[in-house]
Amino acid sequence: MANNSVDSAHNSTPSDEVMAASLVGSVVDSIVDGVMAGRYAQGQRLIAADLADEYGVSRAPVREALHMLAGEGVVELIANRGARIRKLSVQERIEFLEFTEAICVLGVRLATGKMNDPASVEAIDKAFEAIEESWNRRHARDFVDALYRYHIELNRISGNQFLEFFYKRPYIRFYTTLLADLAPGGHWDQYILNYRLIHAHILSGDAHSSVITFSSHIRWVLRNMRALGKS
Amino acid sequence: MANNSVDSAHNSTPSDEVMAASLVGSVVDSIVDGVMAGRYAQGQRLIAADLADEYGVSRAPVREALHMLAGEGVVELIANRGARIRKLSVQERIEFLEFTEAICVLGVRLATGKMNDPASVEAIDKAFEAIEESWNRRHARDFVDALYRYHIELNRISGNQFLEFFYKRPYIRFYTTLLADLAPGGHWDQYILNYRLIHAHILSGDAHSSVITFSSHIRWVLRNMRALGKS
DNA sequence: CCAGACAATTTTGCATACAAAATCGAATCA
DNA sequence: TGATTCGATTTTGTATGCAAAATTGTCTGG
Repeated sequence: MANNSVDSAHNSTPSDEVMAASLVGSVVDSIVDGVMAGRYAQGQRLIAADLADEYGVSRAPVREALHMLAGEGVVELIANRGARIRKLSVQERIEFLEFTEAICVLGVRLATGKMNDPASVEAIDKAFEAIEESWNRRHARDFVDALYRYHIELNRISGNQFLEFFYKRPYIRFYTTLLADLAPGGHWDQYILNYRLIHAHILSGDAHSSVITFSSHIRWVLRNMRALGKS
Repeated sequence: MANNSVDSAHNSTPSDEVMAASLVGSVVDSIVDGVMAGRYAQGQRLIAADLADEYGVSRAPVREALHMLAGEGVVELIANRGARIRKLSVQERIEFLEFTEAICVLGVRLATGKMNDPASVEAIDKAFEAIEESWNRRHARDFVDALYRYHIELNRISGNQFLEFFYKRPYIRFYTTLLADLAPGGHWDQYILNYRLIHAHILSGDAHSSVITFSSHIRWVLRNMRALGKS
């Protein structure tokens, strides 16, 4: 019975592989989009039948999508009580940032070492421009999103598949989105200054100073968040 | 419609919440156990109907379980072609270890800072004894499992929910198990010496030296794995 | 007016049914 | 022999049905 042939390298999230064709995939996408766009609130209950009607499918693929998202950590499944959008307290968001710092540092370090490749420089410059652009508009969610994409790019450049794999996952996107409520806060100017510095260090190709700069930025953000959390 | 009450702190993986009662939960558990125990090979195809028969349930909960595990990264779902146990090449396992180092370093750092609490010392000492015990038996899988549990314990002590949450996820457990094939290799003696050193540094309460010791251990493991991968 | 019990309704969890797609295997042809 | 086609079989993906659990709303007694 066991069939062991496995084709080749997949650089996609596990979910991506099911996305293309199936209804499950489209429901997963829709729900994730809905969460990102703020259409579903944290802690909101998701009723399978409602979603099924909304997307014009039966409950079976909806339930499968919800289980997939539960595996991802975007929704929370409670026995006999269905699915809810996962809810993160301020404290949890702080811990999440502390946690993602650890991962991003690796991306910063590895990507900095690849700045001798002009294509990488161009890609990361482009991602940085998006940061500047959203900063000009002072749009918190877009700003955090641009920062997120900047790190996606770093992780891609790093060449470590897991960095990419992990950072693209829906629950990371979801949790990251939640940071928009806290992160830039009233510190727009310092925020962009920090990132200009980080970006310059990355371009310089000096991995050590990149990591230092990035880490101290995150620690500054964490201090701000903790202060906000207390008030 | 939106009902926002969410109870309290869950320190469990998302899957745990569905585990207790439901069939989906028991199927998820069985599959994960099967993978850990080596009953399912990497890349092996999982046929929903077979699993359903095996566990005496219908295909519906089996499919939901497979989607959940796909979300967690343990299985791979391909449209119209079902589920397979995810397969990692040696290169991918190397990148995975490089990636998890980043996470574990945070755990090591934070937990070291909590060694003034006798309960933490006791807990981590106990976890370390399990490492020594499995080392005495020279049982690669148990050894890697004990190391895994040691870091679980560090992450718990660290107090960062995400460290704990993330590190306990099935796919980490899954990948960690895969390392058993490579990691200890012919280096049993050096391996335990390294961990004795790491453990001592952690107990000392000096976070900086703990991190350095741990990182250089991982780099040593990575060198070994790269050498093995080439031969 | 509020707390608690209870019945009606909603919602979940699981099983089953069936069409479409993929897989397997035998027969065919070069 | 080895590759290829084509039909039979397996397997997937989705819809539907139904019992059990949870939720909601109403009524009752204090």
